[in-house]
Amino acid sequence: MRYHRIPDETIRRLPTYLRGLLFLTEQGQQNISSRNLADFLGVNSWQIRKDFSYFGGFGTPGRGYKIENLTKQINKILKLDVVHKLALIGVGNLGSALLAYPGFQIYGFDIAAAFDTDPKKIGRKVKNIMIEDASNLQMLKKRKIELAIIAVPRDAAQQTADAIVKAGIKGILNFSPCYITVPKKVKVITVDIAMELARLPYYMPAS
Amino acid sequence: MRYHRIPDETIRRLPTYLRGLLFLTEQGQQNISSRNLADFLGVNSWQIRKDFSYFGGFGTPGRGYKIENLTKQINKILKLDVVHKLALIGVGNLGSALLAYPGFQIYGFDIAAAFDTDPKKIGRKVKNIMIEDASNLQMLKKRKIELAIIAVPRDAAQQTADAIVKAGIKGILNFSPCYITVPKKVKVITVDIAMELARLPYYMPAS
DNA sequence: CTATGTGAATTTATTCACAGCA
DNA sequence: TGCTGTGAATAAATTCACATAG
Repeated sequence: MRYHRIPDETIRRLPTYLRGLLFLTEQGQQNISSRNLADFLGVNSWQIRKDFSYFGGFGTPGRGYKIENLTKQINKILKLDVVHKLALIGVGNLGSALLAYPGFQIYGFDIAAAFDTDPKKIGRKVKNIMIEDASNLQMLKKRKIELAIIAVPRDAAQQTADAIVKAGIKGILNFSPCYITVPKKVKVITVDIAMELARLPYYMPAS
Repeated sequence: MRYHRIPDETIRRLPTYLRGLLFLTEQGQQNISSRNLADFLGVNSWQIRKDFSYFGGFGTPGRGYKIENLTKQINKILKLDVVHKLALIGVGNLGSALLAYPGFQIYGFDIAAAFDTDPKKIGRKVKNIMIEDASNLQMLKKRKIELAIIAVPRDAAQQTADAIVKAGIKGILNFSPCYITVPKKVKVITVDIAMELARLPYYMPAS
């Protein structure tokens, strides 16, 4: 293995592989070939092998991969081998759904705090989380929370981002349908639900 | 302009441009240069011009783009120039949030039906939509609904997909965290919320 | 005989640089 | 002069093909 910059696309795919491996572990499976994993995930086997090769390769020729080991390696690469505390900002419809979302746990995420500006919501408990006043976002620093989910209305997104960045947040999953400006060292991933939908009709056959 | 296959990445970006243009229209703006639009969206100006050039270009040298015209052109390319009826399958936490989500409207989407398997939910109305029995999915064909959102638990995703494809669905936005198999002519876009989050720690500086 | 890992070839996408129009 | 549109250059990602290890 020679030095390679890791392609962004490889990093984007690693969680997919992880998702599949966790499922296979659930099923009690212990080993898998790149071919079988690929078929299961709907990707190509050479893509999987190439992706792993950037890290030196995790398998055994002729045998395939040990699922437990592979899982551990990918978790380590993605820094998912520790629990990450999350703050959720905005407990509206989407925010509430995210609070209840069971899928974060398998990657080691723990929603440790929730914030809103609505006085009617502040103080209420949702899924064991007390909703706090969004004007107290600065306390995230004290509580060592470095990841946040923004689920506020579009027009509040930028000011929310500014506040949490000031509070030491290093990574943001942004569900607001807008571009937000942050310092270079802060990573933002935006998921715009309607936008994903918006490119679906393009691929539909004319009817 | 010579013939070019349209890059998938260009199609992926068009909704972003559209989102920005709709916002600018809201603000009362009528014209914009690729430079200004790019800054606003957090992309490069040459990327925007290149993307538009695949369709022949929509601007005027020295002047920029007329927002109204540009919006219309992109809507047409993405086939968003007609209202698309949507079916939502699965009215759990996430599904309910999607029913209430205001963002679909600007792209011309209309959630026209909602389905669930839970007898306690069937018959209830949420946001003016009557929740129907998921065993009646075949009626989507009669109602000319061709797009669906899957928001069911993972283990029900594939059978849901099978049912709606049989009912004539041509495009699926899948929120279930798994790969689903469909005929080639059906387009699936999967949004796995936890997976997006899962690649965030990778980009965080070691602390 | 099976399945990995990886250079090399190919394809795809981004970026540049500038001719040419308003 | 300002800004578009686009070939050409560069960069990045995917796919291939096969040597090699178990």
